[in-house]
Amino acid sequence: MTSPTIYDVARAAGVATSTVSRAFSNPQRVSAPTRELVVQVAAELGYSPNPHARALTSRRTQTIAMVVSDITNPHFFEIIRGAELRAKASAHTLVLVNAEESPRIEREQINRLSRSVDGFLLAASRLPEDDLVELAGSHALVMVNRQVPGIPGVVLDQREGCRQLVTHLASLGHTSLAYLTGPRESWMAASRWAAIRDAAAEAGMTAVRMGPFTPRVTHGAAAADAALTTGATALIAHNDLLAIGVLQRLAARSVRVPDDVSVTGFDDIFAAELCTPSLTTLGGTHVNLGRAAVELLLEAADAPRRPGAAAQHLVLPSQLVLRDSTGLARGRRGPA
Amino acid sequence: MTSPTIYDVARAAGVATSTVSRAFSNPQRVSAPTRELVVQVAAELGYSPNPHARALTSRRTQTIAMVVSDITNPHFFEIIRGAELRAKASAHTLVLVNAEESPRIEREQINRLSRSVDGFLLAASRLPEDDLVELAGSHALVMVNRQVPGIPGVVLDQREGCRQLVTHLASLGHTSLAYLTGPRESWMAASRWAAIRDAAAEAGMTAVRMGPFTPRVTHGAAAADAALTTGATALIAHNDLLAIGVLQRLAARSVRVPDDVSVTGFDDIFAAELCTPSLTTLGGTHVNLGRAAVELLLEAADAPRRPGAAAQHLVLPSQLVLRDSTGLARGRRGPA
DNA sequence: AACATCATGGCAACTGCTTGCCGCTCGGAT
DNA sequence: ATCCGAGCGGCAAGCAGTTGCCATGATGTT
Repeated sequence: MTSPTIYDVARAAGVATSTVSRAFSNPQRVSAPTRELVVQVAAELGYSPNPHARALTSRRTQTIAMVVSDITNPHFFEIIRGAELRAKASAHTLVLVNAEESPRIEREQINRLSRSVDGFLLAASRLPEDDLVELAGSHALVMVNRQVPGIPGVVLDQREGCRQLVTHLASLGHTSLAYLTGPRESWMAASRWAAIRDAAAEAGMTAVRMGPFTPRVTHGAAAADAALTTGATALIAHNDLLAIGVLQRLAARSVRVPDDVSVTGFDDIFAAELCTPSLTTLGGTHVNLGRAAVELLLEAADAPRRPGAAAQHLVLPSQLVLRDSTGLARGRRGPA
Repeated sequence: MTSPTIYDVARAAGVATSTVSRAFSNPQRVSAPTRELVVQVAAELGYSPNPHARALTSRRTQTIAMVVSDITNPHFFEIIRGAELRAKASAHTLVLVNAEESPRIEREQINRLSRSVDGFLLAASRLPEDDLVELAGSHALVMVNRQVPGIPGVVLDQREGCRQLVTHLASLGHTSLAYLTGPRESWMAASRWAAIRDAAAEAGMTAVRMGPFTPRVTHGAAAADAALTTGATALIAHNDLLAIGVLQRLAARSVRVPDDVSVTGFDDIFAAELCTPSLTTLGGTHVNLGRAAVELLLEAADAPRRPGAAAQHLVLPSQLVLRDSTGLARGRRGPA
């Protein structure tokens, strides 16, 4: 009934338990013939190592936790999917944690899991930078879509992406834009605004920031209303969900998109190409974000705290997806 | 540096390690004053139990695995979210596994995790029933959106939901429908077809089944083309993704929806209300599916194999969401 | 007063695997 | 012939808890 242990295998193979152990966890430490014998006997007995016993002494759990700030946001799912795929490829288990946009929950869950996992993937973490630095001291950490000095991370290129986005709007004749920003704690929101502002200045556009808004569809109404008061003809929403909510509100208020105002989002979620009008958005291959993040984490866990080596920061390309929600600025229609 | 153990706590509190252990894992086994002392000393020392050491002897891991057949499908997000929420509420950890529509991967991953988790949530499992029954013999199992005799599970009510859906179509004057079915291994697909067929017969409609189709947007084209050959005026796609693909193909072929044909889906994913035309679909609160599934699993893990008690099957209500993709059958327009 | 019962704390064996250290063997260098 | 080191297997002490069993004293019973 109860599953076999290394003792059973050792006895059956006529070797010591340490040999069995090594045959599995440190194969090159054992001669080929012995290893094969052990492996074969183990297979016959249906032995497989107990992960908890293994973790107890070795402190390696083959498990990584992914903490997302809000599991409700479909854009995370691509990241999660990429992470799961990559983790599975390395025989690692992926634990999923939803921080529900709460720094407190985020912190609690990290503490709770700190013994059970090899490291954390923090996606769009809402924790203050100090906390993160402190955590990084005792845990392997990889940030996703947030840059923290000294902590490895992967992000989608915002600077360049935002520049393209703003340039696109400028080329359509827009001269003023409004950025509908996300949560106060969101590093992404700050980073996007900085990039947008700079790009706007460069393109000779005026840029204002409104918000913060909770980046959900339902909060698009408030965002749209606020944006309209600015007179801006180009609205850049913090993400696609908010943008879709904005589109809905504009439609309800009979503001035509893109004839009266242009609207853009971020993330290129699945729904972005289905909504009406379809949404111009700054996307990128989020699957790769997840994948790369796991990769970084596995490296970090292997070579823990190599002191000299700076924390790796990967910047993956974003890409501007042009759809129907952006068009010539008002008054720029027809033959120039 | 290294975190304190029960030994440290025991020494500091002047009690035996067993007392410390019990104070945490079996509080009523220890008198209130002693327990409080231990808890307080533990707090001062920053002690928290090592989950692996705990799991090693007790065989309880406070972890549950959720295996989904295809993480790509947004409809699972909601289920996952519900499960995560409920698991967290009981201080359990949720492990996420993507079976990538492959029974082999599904089986492998279950085996791999069998020692590390208290039980499995199998969402839309593609495993043959025999395998499931066998697994249920050695693991706590809860099926999500699949019914297997003898194994507890939660499903959204298909029979009643499909009846409503078909009745809705009949009331619009449709007399023939086509069901664009999902994967061969999908229990859901079979179950839906059975319910649709019966309801159609009851309503005096003819019903044909086409497929199987992979339930993704990209496969909607083939599904639409196949459906059109049948002459049916009402198309019921296996899920919303497929339905959206069908809508796109129909638009490309200039078939008007709902004027020429009506289209419906299942799941009521976020995109269903955004696509054009918006999609009539059979939804339900998937969050609750996830939540209920975890609940059942926790129960099952608590009272393992109570022999007399039949496996619990929960049937949650589905709900028909009427949108713009269904309308009067061709020739039924205008005043009757 | 004698005895059964119960709540409580401690002892120690046990969970299944890892790993530092030791010692043997054997090939090659001296 | 001697020495050295590499390669390999074994010993045994952990890792951090859990839990069956026992001893003790307090409480209850008749």
